[in-house]
Amino acid sequence: MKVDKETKSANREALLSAASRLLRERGVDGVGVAEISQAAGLTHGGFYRHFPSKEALVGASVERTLMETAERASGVVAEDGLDAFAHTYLSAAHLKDPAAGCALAALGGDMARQGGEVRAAYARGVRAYLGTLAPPGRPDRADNLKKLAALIGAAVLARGLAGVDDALAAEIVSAVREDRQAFKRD
Amino acid sequence: MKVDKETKSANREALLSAASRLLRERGVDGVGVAEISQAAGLTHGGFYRHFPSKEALVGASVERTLMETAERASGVVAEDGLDAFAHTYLSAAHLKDPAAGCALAALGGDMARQGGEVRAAYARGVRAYLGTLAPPGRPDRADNLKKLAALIGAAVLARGLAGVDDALAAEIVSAVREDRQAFKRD
DNA sequence: TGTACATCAGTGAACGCGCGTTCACTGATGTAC
DNA sequence: TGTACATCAGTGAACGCGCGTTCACTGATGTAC
Repeated sequence: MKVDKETKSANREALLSAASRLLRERGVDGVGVAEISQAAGLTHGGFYRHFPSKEALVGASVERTLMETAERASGVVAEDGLDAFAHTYLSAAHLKDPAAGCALAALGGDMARQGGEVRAAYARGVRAYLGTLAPPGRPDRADNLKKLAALIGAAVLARGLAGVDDALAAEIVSAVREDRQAFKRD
Repeated sequence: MKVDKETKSANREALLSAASRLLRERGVDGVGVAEISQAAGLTHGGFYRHFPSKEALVGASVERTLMETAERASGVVAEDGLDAFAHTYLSAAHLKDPAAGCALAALGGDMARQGGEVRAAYARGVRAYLGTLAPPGRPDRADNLKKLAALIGAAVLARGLAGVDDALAAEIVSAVREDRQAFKRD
């Protein structure tokens, strides 16, 4: 049965929210339309009243997730600096819960294999993300880009090693995180 | 029909070699047993005379691929230093051809979602890889781990942005690659 | 404001398809004598 | 060295399953009068 406009809008948000978490947790190929719809309280049939395809949802979800996390990250950086952000980024809490964390680390590897629509949405998200954490034009732009690349690389490695070589994961994390030379300034 | 021992052994190598390329190109969920078998010159039925499951193949392939690339990388570093390695790692040739490149960048994101068997094999490969590029015990170990993390993060980002924001991809690459402070020493 | 009705969000069965895996079978291999 | 035969690598059909997507249908919504 038809639902009112607010309900429809809330359902769309629920789909995006469920997709955001599930995609980061399982990867693009690891989660299906039916499961995302169910997590949002719909059946898979209803899904197609909101998005023309899974690809469209993935694009919209990735872009929005990056925008949201960029905003959150930006707050941390503004308040406590990039050093504090690095610490949070490589915290056990973040590494253990990819579903709620940075989409660049969780989905970056998948993005190289997606179609144009998803890639374009991803690029917009990355620009927003890097735009707030390493603002273009600033003299420290390149330096910050390098730090962010190290954070992402370390998170990817640490998550892959979690549970099978925690000592090595910890060593990588502390090499990237606790380097005073790299993360002290600002 | 049965084949002789050398043929069997060659077929196993062909499976591992095909898997190595296809997995890096498409990801673990993006390629199937049938396609890998076909690329190796077998039908999917024959596959199971070599590996008990897809998971077993993925584990063996990832571990071997990391060992091989570690050896190659080690040669570059020994001859020209980590600075030269970084340059090669972030070259257009490497970024454009994940199927022949570093498995950490191509498959790192997938590894966090694999089962224990694959993760354990992955961890052995990573230890070998990092063992040659950032030998444990050396005073520059942490420094080198950080550089490698930055290389991997930059490669993941640049590949995701390729074709949709090449300018940003290039900026990230040059921020990580051409930083004389970070990569000049040795 | 009240009514008649076109719209359309959501349901759930069904579609074709590719997945990982199994299995009966074939016939060359390699061993036992 | 020659022969008889058990082994087993590889084939291709078949399995159950889940995927993304479509579709006929339902009935509440919201608009036209």
